Amino acid sequence: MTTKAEETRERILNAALQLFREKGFDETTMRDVAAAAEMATGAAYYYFRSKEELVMALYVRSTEEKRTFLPAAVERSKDLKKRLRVIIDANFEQFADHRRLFRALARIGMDPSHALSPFAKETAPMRDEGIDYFRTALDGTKVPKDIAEFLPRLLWLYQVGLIFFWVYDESPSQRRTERLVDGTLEIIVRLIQLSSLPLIGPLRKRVASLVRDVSE
Amino acid sequence: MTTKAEETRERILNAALQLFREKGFDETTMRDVAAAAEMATGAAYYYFRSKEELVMALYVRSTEEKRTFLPAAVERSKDLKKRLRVIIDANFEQFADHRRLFRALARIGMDPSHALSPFAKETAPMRDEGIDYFRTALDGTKVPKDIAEFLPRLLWLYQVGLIFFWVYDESPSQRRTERLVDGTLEIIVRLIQLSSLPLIGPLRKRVASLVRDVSE
DNA sequence: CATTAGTTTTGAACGTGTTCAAATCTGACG
DNA sequence: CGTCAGATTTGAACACGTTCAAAACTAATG
Repeated sequence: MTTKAEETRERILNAALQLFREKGFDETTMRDVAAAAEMATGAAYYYFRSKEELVMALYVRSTEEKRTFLPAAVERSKDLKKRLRVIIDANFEQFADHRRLFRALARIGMDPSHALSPFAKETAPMRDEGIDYFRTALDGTKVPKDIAEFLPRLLWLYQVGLIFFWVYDESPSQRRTERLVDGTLEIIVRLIQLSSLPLIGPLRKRVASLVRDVSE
Repeated sequence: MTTKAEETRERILNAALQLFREKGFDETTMRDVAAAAEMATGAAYYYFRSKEELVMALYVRSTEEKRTFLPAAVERSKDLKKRLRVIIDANFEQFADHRRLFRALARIGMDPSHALSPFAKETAPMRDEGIDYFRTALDGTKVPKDIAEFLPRLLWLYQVGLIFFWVYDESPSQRRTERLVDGTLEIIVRLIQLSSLPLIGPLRKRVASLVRDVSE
């Protein structure tokens, strides 16, 4: 509420993130974090409901940061592939320093009933924001009506998958992820372009109804 | 080693699985398990390195069970779609009673460095066995050379994805998973059949080199 | 200034997964 | 039978995430 409380929260978060980077998530205890922020253990829990929530706070932080530059960066090019690339790279760049840390979130990752999952109702605002970037990226690209409604969500899902892959990618400089992005992006863009061809109609309709059925 | 030890191990495992089903994974403590198996807490750790390993033991059990019927069941039909269906359904049927329990494994799920992950080197034998079912399922189907080498692995990966989806699918009787399997299987089989067409050559080559690049 | 309601901070205590040194058991060998 | 090495079992102890009742602080009100 007050700036004082905000500052304390920040102090804890910064102490935590530094420790996480230095020692790793599992190796850092909440007692360490509280001590580094010069307070009692319990105080940290006054500001963060759990240890994992500290990581989530980083995620929130970067979501806010994206808002300041990503929309403009997407508009900069008219080429769909480049636009998608910009969105995807933004994540990797923002999280680069904390890649190993994100494994802590990945543990939760898939469970939609966990408040910190990208699929949880609690994270819906951030999710919607992420989906919207893809929606605007598709602006100006010819996309058949029946898949247009859910294509942004599908691309967002694809991006979540990429992040998971990246988190566990131990190849030097995460080269494998780079190759994966290069390759899949090319294929995806090509498929989107092909999807307007009449020949592809039946297959496209099948995909469309599949997505509808599965989303309920 | 001895049968005596085997029996004790089984006793602990059965006690654990019953408790897991009755109360859930998180709600069951190792003290509960040991008590139900009529031994001291530490004893359980003599036979299982961790609580999660109890769930893994169930996974191992069902892998062994699959060996007894799945190969024959796959051969029963010549139709690729039916064959894949048999493999996929085998998992769901075996785990049906323990679906919620598998969330405990799903937490580990993605981390290849975790011994219990489907991607870990420790689980390589089970993984290879799973991949082999798909290899034999493809026997008799026309598949271009360049994708034949990794198609079984890709299908196995697809199946792992389905299991994750299923684990978190709370729709009645997991209908959404059912629809997902129906739809994706149809599309996959169709794509495999199309993949031999000369028109598809370039796209296929692109996919092939992507998979090769990413696998390193 | 004194009172009071709210916010923040404290640190002991709790529950649980896991470890470990010591105790007990088992069976092979002289 | 007695001894000894190894396998098994014990239960206390540890570490760490988390909770919570009580203490300390803050600021608005009379």
